[in-house]
Amino acid sequence: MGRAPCCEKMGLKRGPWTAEEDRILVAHVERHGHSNWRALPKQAGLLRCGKSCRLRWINYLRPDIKRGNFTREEEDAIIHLHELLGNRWSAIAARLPGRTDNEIKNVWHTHLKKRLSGAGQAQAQRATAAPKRKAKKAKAVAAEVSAVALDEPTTVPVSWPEQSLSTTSAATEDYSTASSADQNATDSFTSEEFQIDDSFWSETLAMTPDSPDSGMESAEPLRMDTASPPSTNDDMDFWLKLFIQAGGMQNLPQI
DNA sequence: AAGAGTCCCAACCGCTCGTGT
DNA sequence: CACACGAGCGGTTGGGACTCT
Repeated sequence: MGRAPCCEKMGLKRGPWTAEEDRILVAHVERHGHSNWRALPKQAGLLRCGKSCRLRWINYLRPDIKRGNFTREEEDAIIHLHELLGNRWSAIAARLPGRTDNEIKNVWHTHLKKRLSGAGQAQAQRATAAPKRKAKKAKAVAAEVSAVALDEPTTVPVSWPEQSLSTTSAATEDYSTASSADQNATDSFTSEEFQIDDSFWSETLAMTPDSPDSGMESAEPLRMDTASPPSTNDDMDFWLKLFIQAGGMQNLPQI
């Protein structure tokens, strides 16, 4: 359409945000909301474009963001949701409370994709063996954010089906015992705390290519019978059972 | 200890979509 | 109906952090 770029770069700051900018943005959003991102930087006195402010808020400053390592359960959920939804990161993020599309996208591209591809085993092993860097950074970031945010970050409860927990418990155990340092660093994100509420599952299972609200292309049907299987047959059976119990493709409720 | 290589993530870019006029 | 505009989304990348040799 040939529109002008969102921000005339003249005089607008780019690059990493400073703590002061974060503070200003958080204070402004808390006070006035963010009904108009384009006007927000001016009103708040920030030398940033609205787009940049929006991104910073959504991906970093929002009080309900859950920071820290992705648990094994979350990673599995991403994999399953990606099978259902494809690269619709925002849709996937909507089903993982506290996680952002950007974060999920990053996790997918950095290790989940590798893990799924056959050659990913070694990589995955390394990923579980050496998440120190991530944990360390996450801790620092969490401290920084909590210093900036006016509200305490809220831990969004997420309940995981017991059956799923049982099928992945071994993996979870491996994950959680990777190293004691990691353990310390990820204390606040243990699998016990990672509980998805029931609506998560009903919503997830409601995702169907035929559902008009699902946004699924009909060319990308639910592939329960194709390659790129989950980690185990048990997993596959579990998802298949759930899917069938939910009424298959026909009787799925709309979200 | 230091340099090279690799990984990860925050942020940017450009496109599409939805809405108002 | 056509256009303009803002918001949102997904792909990409620069550079810092970390590991390896």
